[in-house]
Amino acid sequence: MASSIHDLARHLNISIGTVSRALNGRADVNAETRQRVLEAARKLNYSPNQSGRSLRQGATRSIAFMLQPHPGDQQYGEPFFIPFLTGLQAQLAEHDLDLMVVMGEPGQYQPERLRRVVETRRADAVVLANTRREDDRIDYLSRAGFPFATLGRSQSGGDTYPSLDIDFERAGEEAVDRLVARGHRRIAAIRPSLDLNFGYLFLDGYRKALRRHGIEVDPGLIADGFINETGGYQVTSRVMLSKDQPTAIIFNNDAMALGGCKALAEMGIRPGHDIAVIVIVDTPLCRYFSPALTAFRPSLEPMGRRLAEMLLASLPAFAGPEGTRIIREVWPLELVARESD
Amino acid sequence: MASSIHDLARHLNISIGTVSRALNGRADVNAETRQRVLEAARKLNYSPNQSGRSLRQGATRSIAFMLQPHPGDQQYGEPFFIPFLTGLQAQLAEHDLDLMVVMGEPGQYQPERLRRVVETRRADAVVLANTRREDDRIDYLSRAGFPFATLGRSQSGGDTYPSLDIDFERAGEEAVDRLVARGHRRIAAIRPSLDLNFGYLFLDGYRKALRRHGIEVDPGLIADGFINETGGYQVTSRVMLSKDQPTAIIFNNDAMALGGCKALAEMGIRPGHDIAVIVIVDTPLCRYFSPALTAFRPSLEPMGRRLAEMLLASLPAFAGPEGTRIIREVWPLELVARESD
DNA sequence: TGTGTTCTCGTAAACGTTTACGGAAAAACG
DNA sequence: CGTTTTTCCGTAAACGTTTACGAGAACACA
Repeated sequence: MASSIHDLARHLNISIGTVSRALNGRADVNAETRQRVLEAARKLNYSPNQSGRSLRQGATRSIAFMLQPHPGDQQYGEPFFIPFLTGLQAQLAEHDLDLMVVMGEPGQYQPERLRRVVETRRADAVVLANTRREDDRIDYLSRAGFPFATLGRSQSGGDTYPSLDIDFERAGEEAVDRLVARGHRRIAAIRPSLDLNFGYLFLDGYRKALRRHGIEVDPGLIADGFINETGGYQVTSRVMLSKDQPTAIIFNNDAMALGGCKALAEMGIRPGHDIAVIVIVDTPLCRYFSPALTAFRPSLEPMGRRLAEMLLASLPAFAGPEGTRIIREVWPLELVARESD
Repeated sequence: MASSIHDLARHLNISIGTVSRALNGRADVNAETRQRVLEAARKLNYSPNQSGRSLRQGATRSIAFMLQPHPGDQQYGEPFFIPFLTGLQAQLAEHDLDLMVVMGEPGQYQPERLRRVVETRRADAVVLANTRREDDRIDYLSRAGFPFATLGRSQSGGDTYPSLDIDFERAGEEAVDRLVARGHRRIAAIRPSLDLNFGYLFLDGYRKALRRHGIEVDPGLIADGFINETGGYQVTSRVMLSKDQPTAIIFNNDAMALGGCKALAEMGIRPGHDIAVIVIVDTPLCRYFSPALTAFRPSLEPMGRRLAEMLLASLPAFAGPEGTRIIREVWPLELVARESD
């Protein structure tokens, strides 16, 4: 059906070797011959069969992204990933690389799904997200010697892979600074109960800022919940029922913030009036919620592009003249001040 | 590095043909030999190289999903797709098929990105979403003779491909019925201005129900806007400024509903009190918004699974004993009554 | 003219599979 | 024991590429 390099060769009455060389821009082919080959390729609508190419070159020219819903996230997923993927894919496409998405079991972090990709060599590298503090997937890929990069840091695997993360620590600090400047002393921190690394980073910043302001860290104001709206609802209710209520809450997750505001509304507590609310990762929800939620916003699409670059820089086949480099970056978040604090 | 079928053969001192047959469960191989092969495969950690297999069999065992952000949707994407993808992938995985995601240019519906997949044969079939009434991608795939299925109907391509859609028409009807039953006569319909097919279906249902109730369709109450929060904000403002305000609004898109409610809030109009609001496609936003928005909810994850089945049933290589079938289904939405109407 | 260099191309092997074909050995059958 | 059938396995080709190697022709240079 589709034309192969053999068809071109037959059509032009030359050998397949020459056709291949002409197509790949090698030097040892006559200029006029190359022209004829390119024309014929256009005329016969030729494009190279990726399977054949992969087999010969030992590279698939595709990168796998592991998209793993959180547990309890069945109904709707994080809007976070679409723009990130857009950027990732755009950058990969510039290097003629495809993006393949492998979905993990919601909640589970075992590397089973990854194993398939690695062992059958369906991709040349992997991009991980939602990194945990101790991450089985990172351990597995490291041991297997399979190239990868992560969106988010982890304690697993050392500094052997590229990673791009958001500065949750700094955001935690800034949030506290902002609230303290507005007179708050009792500031709650609500984060997911999973081992997700950003929960720790956020808390580090939160604690650090409190101490800097000479405010004692009250364990009763730090709470973990399920990483979705229901979890936010539950944990917020609990925190607000404590004897010594907070006057401000920092949510470390947008979904939890939504659920939390629901709980507040039911208790007759209005964000922006009766309590201050800041969300660490902004989504459209925050903007269109009433009241609009003050939040820290990441640049997702540029982050996707950047992580693609960083991954490629670590791969021998794509690294530039300086050779392979392991790049790790932490990007700042931008505070978007709205009505809730 | 990774072991091949040749390694197994050498290790067992038999031919690669026998190894392959043993691995693939063919009948013409001695039971004991098969055992030895399987053991060796486990011991040497063998798994078949997908490129080699694809080349030989002319099939990649991967399905491409085209994920195409709407224009103006750069910052965050639709939460819609993650659970759908989860189901799609889960079902494909049961047939040992991979899912590949190809992102389109936001807004553009030309088939360029698809062409790559088709021409270099990187996938065995394609799944499309966000179908438009006239869809270049469907035309292209049809002409190319490349197998595909769609989430959403279209007028392009006839009935030659499997499709699964939500019953937007019925949802439009039900929304009107519900509002009329509550005494509303001036009901606005707000939908995206793009050529997206569901916008038409929704409007058909809306008009049909109005006529059934003997209510004249007022063109001033039907409005199109950009398919995001900003678009919803703008078009809702416009509609509410008309001389003869509606007492109810049906939003055909969750993002537009959010923006619309923002506009209402700024005008001091409270959904559930001063105006009734119904949203056609539910998201977590609707649930945690204040007031919680009455909405129609799809079963995204099951839909993903089902569309995978339907696609496979249309492919000769996977069709069951009854042979290939083109299945088209339209699934109902479930009304989730909340506080906004 | 002879020698060395450059340009251009064909040949063939290789990547890892699957599978059609045929043949040897074993089993079944008379 | 001879013939036929069955069981099992090896051989080799094929899928579509890329690329190392070598060879012929053209050219440069002395």
